[in-house]
Amino acid sequence: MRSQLARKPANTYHHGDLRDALIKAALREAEQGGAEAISIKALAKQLGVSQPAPYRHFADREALLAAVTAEAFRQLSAIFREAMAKPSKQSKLSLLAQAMLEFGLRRNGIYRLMFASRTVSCATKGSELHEATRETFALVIEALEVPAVGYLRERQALKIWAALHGVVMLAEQGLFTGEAAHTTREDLVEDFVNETKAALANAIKDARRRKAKGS
Amino acid sequence: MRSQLARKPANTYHHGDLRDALIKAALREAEQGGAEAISIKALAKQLGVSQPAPYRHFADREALLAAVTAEAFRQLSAIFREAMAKPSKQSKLSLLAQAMLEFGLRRNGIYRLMFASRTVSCATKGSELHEATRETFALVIEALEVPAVGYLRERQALKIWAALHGVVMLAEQGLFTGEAAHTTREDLVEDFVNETKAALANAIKDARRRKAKGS
DNA sequence: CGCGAATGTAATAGCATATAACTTAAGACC
DNA sequence: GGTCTTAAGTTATATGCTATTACATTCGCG
Repeated sequence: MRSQLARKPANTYHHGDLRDALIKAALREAEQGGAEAISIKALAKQLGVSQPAPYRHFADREALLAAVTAEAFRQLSAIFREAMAKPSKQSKLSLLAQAMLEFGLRRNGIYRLMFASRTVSCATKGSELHEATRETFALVIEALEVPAVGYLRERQALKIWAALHGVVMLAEQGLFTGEAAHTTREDLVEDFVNETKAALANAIKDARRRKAKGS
Repeated sequence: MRSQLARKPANTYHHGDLRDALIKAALREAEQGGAEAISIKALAKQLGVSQPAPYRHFADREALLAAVTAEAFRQLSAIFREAMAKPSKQSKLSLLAQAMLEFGLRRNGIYRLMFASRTVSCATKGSELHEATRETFALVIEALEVPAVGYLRERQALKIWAALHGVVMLAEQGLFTGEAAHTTREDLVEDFVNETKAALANAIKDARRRKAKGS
């Protein structure tokens, strides 16, 4: 398929799948340099089309970034799913957390694109990007492996999500390379995971107790 | 002083304090739009100097961003100090945490500049920016109000720092406006603060017990 | 087969970064 | 006080990116 080549075969007027090829190529570019590394002009050249061609598929640079970011979130969701599906002694939450950390560190340009740009906050409800982020967050909730009890589950999901994100950003800023280096990122992540589990266990116990009392 | 006007008095060839004025003006610009809103050309025009003039003070745009970011960290440090100095029933850590959240939300463009760009991670050891970030982190450690016990204090500081950062970023992405809205950002921050306090108290108790046993 | 919509191209406007070569003012030194 | 070095600013210009406009080509459907 053309989209796999991600290059226009010579002598064809129409690329065939330019939109998709642009997103994939942009993701490659962002891998190192983040959003700033994405240049419409450069992408067009790379794909062998004229420089204004991308504008047939994206209104402006922002729109391309949004599409790329959405794709990145979908990839992260896939990674989460894969990590959680892996047979392992570890809990789903641990596996997801480790996957998140690895993703953030190995693909840090992409990560910044996803979490550190204004693009996401500007995503309107119902947009492709908005849906992609919600899907990813839904997996975090799933990883908790507990039934919904009021809003407690969402709350714990938010907490671990925030904490994980914080660790990744700190790691990228090199805050684990100074005197604090005795604590590894993995330690911190595991701490947060364990605290989440403990909080959930407590809350469930409480809920049972209240139920027993009530009946 | 000229730097307070942040504008060149007409008819003067030399601005007098262009470097400082540039940083201040850039901070103002970044307030809303983040790093992307900082344009050397626009700043020069605003300050009434020719467009290449800023290059006498900063090698390139990156260098300006680094200086602006460093200044932002110093401002955050000042805010932390002020918050902690305030006489209050609340703990220093609570006060710092609340100040961080408010800063992140009210000045979100600046916040993104500080935590979400590559600028910080590229800061070389010993640079102005690097020092500024270390100073801010030192205040987080101070807010714990416990003596150093091995690397435990640094570890807890890292954890709360990461968690706070995560909450701010989530808030900016609008993750508190969906179904999860029942949990406020303030709730999460307070949760993290309390967990940190509990962990510290436990660790100190442990240390005392060990000491008593040993003697 | 022919026609409209989708997709691509060429040409161009506009803005930003950055450099080079030149000019002015400030301050040190005698 | 005059000169001389240097920091700081100016004009002119090269380069690169975004985005638009007007035109060309192909696809696919009736």
